[in-house]
Amino acid sequence: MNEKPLSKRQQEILQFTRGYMEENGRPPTIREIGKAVKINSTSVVNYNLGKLEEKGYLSRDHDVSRGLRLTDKAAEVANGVGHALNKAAEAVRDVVQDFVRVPVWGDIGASASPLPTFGDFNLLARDEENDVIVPTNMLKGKPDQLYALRVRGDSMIDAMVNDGDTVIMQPQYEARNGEMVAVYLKDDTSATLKRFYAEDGRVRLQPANPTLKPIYVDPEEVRIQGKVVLVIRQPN
Amino acid sequence: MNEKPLSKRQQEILQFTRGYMEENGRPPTIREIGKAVKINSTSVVNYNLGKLEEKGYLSRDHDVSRGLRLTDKAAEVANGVGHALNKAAEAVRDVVQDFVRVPVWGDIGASASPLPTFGDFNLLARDEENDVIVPTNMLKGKPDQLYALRVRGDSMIDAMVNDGDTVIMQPQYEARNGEMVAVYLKDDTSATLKRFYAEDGRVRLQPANPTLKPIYVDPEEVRIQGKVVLVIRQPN
DNA sequence: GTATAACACGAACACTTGTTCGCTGTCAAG
DNA sequence: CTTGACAGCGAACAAGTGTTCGTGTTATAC
Repeated sequence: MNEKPLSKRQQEILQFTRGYMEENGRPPTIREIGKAVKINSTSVVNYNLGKLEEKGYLSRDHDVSRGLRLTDKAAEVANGVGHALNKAAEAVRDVVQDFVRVPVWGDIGASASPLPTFGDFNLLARDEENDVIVPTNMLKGKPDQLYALRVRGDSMIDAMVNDGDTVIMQPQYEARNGEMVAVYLKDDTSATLKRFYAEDGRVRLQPANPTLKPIYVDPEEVRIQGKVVLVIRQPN
Repeated sequence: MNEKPLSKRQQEILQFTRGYMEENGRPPTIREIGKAVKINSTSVVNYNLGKLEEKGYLSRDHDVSRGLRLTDKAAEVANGVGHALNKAAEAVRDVVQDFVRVPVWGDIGASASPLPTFGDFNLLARDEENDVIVPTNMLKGKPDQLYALRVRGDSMIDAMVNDGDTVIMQPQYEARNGEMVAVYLKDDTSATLKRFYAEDGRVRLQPANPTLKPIYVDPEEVRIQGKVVLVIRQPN
């Protein structure tokens, strides 16, 4: 389209505006522009800005202070990440809130390492690539305190947990009745997963498999290490 | 030099201000900041901006509109947070593309409805709010053919599946050796989950619990209905 | 010569925006 | 228990800023 060229005044306004924005980190006011290009009247500046808007060199947010924006056509001021990128990042940020990355601590099973405590947790060497990603709505507990364990061996079948399953845990040293927890018994060096019940001065540890009988132990013989938050099995 | 940390509000103000400037090409007003961080009074915003100025995170041109400037120190804070966020968001964005919504078909267990076939599947009345959201890397199979079942009762404990678990299935009418499948036996009206092995003209159905014995049936007595892709348990 | 558009002006006004004031509540230190 | 720092509030006010109005001058088209 054939369009009218900028007047000398209009060129001056654009150049001043660009420089002012680079130097001050904000657009100029109508009065500042007028002062710079020697227009005494705010309405003349307003008129010229209107013309520049018409011609596509800038856009205006009305009824706000310093509401000028230079368009691409006017050589967009580089100011960090572009608008579209910011929008994309914002959209993803919303989604991030709904998923949790859970670090894999190691294995659980007959010959596994000890489960972590609060102190250990901060030392967790994080290989994020191995994280288990889980929707938040599958989880109860504090997302920043969760860790995952891979099950090795058949030692946990009474807990209805198979070799190869993934167990997501939260560190916890006391249990409410009915909660499934990881416990060490007496001098055992491997943890077991059972439902915890405190009864008549003793602890009942109930296997997840309802056909198996519970075991009863003194409270001092039980060391609770964490609560089971989720179990995941990929059988094929 | 030992200095007081930023309050949560002050961090919010900085983060908001930086984002606003990137998006709008100008600093926010006192009132815009207040609205964003839920401070009702311009004097409280003014007070906090004064504190941020004292601590060196921003400077203010007084008696002009939008007179805020973020300093390098603020940029360091924002860049650190922004950078980490962007990296996390980018990493999760790669993964988020790989999430699957799996519709819940119904229940599985002793008195449950029949499992779906291919034909049934298209008739599935979809309440997306009940969908199970699962990372694709947890799944094998065709994401658009998956359905979820809630386990009711203890009839599946030989499959190491508890009452309350969620099982994600894919329709399938033949099985490879070792695959865990849902099968109907003879005239049974409820499905069972077992590992399938074709051996010497007969079928061995192996419980997931390795301590239990398999059953052997004629191939004609077995009707395979689907393959187990994932089992999810939320014990607490 | 006339009509119209572009460009310019001062002034007033409306609205936005920053600053100040007096007050209240919480919390930590002495 | 008292005091001071911190953080919050609503309201009023001062100043900044954008918009509108009525008017004038110059350039261009017919």
